[in-house]
Amino acid sequence: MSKSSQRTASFELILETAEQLILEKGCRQTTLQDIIERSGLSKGAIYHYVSGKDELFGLILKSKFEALHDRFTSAVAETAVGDAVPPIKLITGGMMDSGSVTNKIFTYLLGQCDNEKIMAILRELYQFSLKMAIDWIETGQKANAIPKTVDAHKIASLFIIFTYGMRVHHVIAEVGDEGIQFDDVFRFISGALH
Amino acid sequence: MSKSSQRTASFELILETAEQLILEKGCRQTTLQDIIERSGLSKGAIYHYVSGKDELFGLILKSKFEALHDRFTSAVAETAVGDAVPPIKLITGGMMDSGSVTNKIFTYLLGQCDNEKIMAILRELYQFSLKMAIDWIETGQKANAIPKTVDAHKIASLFIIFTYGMRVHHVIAEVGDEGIQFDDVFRFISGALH
Amino acid sequence: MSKSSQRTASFELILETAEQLILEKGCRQTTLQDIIERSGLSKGAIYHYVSGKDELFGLILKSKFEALHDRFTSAVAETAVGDAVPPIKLITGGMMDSGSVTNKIFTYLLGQCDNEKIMAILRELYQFSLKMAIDWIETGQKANAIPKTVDAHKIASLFIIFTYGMRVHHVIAEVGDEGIQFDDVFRFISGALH
Amino acid sequence: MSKSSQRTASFELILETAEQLILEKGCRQTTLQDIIERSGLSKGAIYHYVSGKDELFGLILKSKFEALHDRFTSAVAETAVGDAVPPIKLITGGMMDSGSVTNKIFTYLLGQCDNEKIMAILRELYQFSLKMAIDWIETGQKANAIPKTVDAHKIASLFIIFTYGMRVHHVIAEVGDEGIQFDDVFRFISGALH
DNA sequence: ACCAGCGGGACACCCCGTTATT
DNA sequence: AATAACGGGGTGTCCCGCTGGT
Repeated sequence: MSKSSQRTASFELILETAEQLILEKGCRQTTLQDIIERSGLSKGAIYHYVSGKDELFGLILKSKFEALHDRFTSAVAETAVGDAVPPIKLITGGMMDSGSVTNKIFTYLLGQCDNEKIMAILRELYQFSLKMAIDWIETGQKANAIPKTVDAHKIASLFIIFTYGMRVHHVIAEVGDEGIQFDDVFRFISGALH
Repeated sequence: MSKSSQRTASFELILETAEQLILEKGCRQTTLQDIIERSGLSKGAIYHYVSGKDELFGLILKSKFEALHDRFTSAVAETAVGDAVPPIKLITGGMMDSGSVTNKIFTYLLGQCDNEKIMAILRELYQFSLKMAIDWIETGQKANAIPKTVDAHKIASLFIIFTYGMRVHHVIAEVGDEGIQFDDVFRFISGALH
Repeated sequence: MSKSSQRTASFELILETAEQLILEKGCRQTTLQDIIERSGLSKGAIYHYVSGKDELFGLILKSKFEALHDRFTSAVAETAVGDAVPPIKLITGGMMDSGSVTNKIFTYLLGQCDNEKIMAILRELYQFSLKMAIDWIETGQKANAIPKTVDAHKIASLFIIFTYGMRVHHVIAEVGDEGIQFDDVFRFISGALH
Repeated sequence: MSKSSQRTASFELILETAEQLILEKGCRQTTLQDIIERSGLSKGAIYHYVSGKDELFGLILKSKFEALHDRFTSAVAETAVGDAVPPIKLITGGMMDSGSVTNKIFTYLLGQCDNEKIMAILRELYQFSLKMAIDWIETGQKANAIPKTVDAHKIASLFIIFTYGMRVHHVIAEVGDEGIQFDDVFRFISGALH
């Protein structure tokens, strides 16, 4: 756990129940009433922990990102010199498959782009991902796996943007669209690195 | 106008009013009541033309795409042989700056990904964009501006995905983030074409 | 056909479509929109013939009663002297089984008892049924099948009231309630006739 | 009060306001808006207590029946041996005159016979009335006021059906129809008891 | 601190009936 | 005769603040 420790059982219950419901019915269709009924808690209890539905969803998204970050850090540490594949696989993989909940929430919050509080969360997540990507590229450069000529910051940006695109595409294309495979993406990014 | 001609004045008014309001307050904050008040029409009148708020927004998005398509087709026709720049500029440009309304609606609808009707619209738009991109690449290949070795379909897919990413990034980064410029994108894509 | 001739094809179509829909989804759930969609006609067409949904339903009910009356008249005419059974069977039977549409509409209109136009239809139907019952009793008295001491008007009233009760009971008890059989009703009424 | 005690003041207010309005304008014409305006409560408050207009009306009807039941039980207990008149008078009377609200709601709900929830209420009320009638007949039999040969269950059924008929007749005939008097009904039922 | 229920207001959707038009 | 455009009102649902209890 990165930070945000000290979560009570009730708070955890709220988060898990919400996540479960999002998976089943989607973000918008998940109402506070649903969460109340399934968790057995009261309305007041939820509002004691979060300031509303949107923030609740934002919090779930954040926790997912933190988990991803932990896994990423471990992967980088354990990776043999010169092997850049595992981290990138983790990043892209983490965005494509785990997808479901993360993606559902991400796209849902994107729709609230006029709500400053929501945007703050999304921006924070952006900075967070960006930093992860830069770390990874610079690590690769130190290990001579990535040419030192590439601008780590710029490529990281492009990479994150592309990742966003993958999320969206995943939502729209849904199952059965074999148009794009992981290999294509990998080649595309590898090309961009040189 | 591509198709869907014969729109009555009232219908146009609804569309325009909605667009205006979206620009001012965002999709979610724009209520039917707002549209009613500003347009001077009644609730019944609106539901006479569209089946709900989401469809209304979808229709606006669609009309924007159709307009873009028209402009694209003209650009391709008028372009001198071998010059692939104008169309690509139009496409990427059309997605980045006009942005605002289109982007707001796009991300808003993305948040309703559990609603099949909405997804149908989004998917239709995807096919539509994809076709445009393929057309453009194949035209470029015929004019020897793009190597014949590239897989038009695959590159078009990647391109669209990247475009999605740009949309999302645009929403999140908002003004003042100079991380990524048009030139970077252009170089990125050009690189991918070889 | 008693009266109300000169029905156009469109009018008949409206009536039939409505009846069909009532059978499928009930009176309240049947909307004008449903009728419009299934019949292929427009809203204006319907309002050209009837003054609203309630009157439309009233008209269907009325036509059913007229058909019943025709059958009743024939039955009385064909009945051998002294045999009072067929008519009564027809009347009670006609109210219990045919039920479905007639009953659905009857109970539905009953709920609009604050609408004078609806009440007028219902009252007309009442007078109509009452007359039928009186005719039948007097015919029976002339044939010495029913004692001349009974007050035809009073008994007819009671009979109609009882019929109403049967309608309601039929709606509430629905299938599978064997509490009351046709024989019980018959004995009850026969008893009242003496 | 039989059960369902502990009603809050707000809930009582809703019930009473609704009853008042039904009396004034009829069931269908009584809108939630009316109830909101007159009671001073909000829509949220109403939906906090009941799940909709129909259930609200059903609840009023139910409370009336419970009150009637209480009065009936008292009347039976206080009745001198062999005197079967007061209870029957109470029952028939309770259905004919108090009528208004009870009747309006009853016929209104009858019109929703395609709604299972409504039918459940109506069926419950039917069982409830039936039991009351059976109790009364059996009490009468024990006191030798009613012959022991009559089938209490069957007669009770017929009686309830007849009561339904009276309700309907009351709605349709309305004031001024002297066709049927209380005495006629009483004689009719008494006859059936022998 | 944590919880529970009451209550408020806003919104989307639906549906009936009317008017203008052809 | 028939259609399409339009107006307006009603219902159900939802998010959330508030108050009092533990």
